[in-house]
Amino acid sequence: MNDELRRNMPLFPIGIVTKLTELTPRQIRYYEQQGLISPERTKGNQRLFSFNDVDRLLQIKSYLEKGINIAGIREMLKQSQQVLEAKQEAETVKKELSERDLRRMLKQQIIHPNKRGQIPLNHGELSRFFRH
DNA sequence: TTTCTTACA
DNA sequence: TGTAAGAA
Repeated sequence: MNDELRRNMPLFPIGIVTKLTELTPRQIRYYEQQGLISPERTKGNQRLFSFNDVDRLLQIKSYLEKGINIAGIREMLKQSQQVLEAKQEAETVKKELSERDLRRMLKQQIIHPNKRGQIPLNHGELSRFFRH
């Protein structure tokens, strides 16, 4: 969960990226202009690319070699991004459901505490709550 | 030295 | 997309 943060860290100047991807600076700048990548900038206005940027450039390169145009690639990236957003949304929903279950169980404890003051949960409820 | 922007015999 | 020029 911390990996994404690292993968998005602005790390390499364009010179390194040209060696990593075998793309020319001209091509890389053009792809940025076309909205395919959005590298950060230093205070001196120099581009800094992240691991994700490099990966994306490699994807762009392979798509181009397969004959897909810029517009097509823009759509591909757009869709793959939507897939990621959908997955994140699914995770969010799961967590919200878990919290709702927790509130329900705590409410049960308050309304129907047992003699020993233990949380009235059985094994099934616990495993269901802590799953994931 | 490297990178940036802009322009095009 | 390549390349040149001038600035940072």
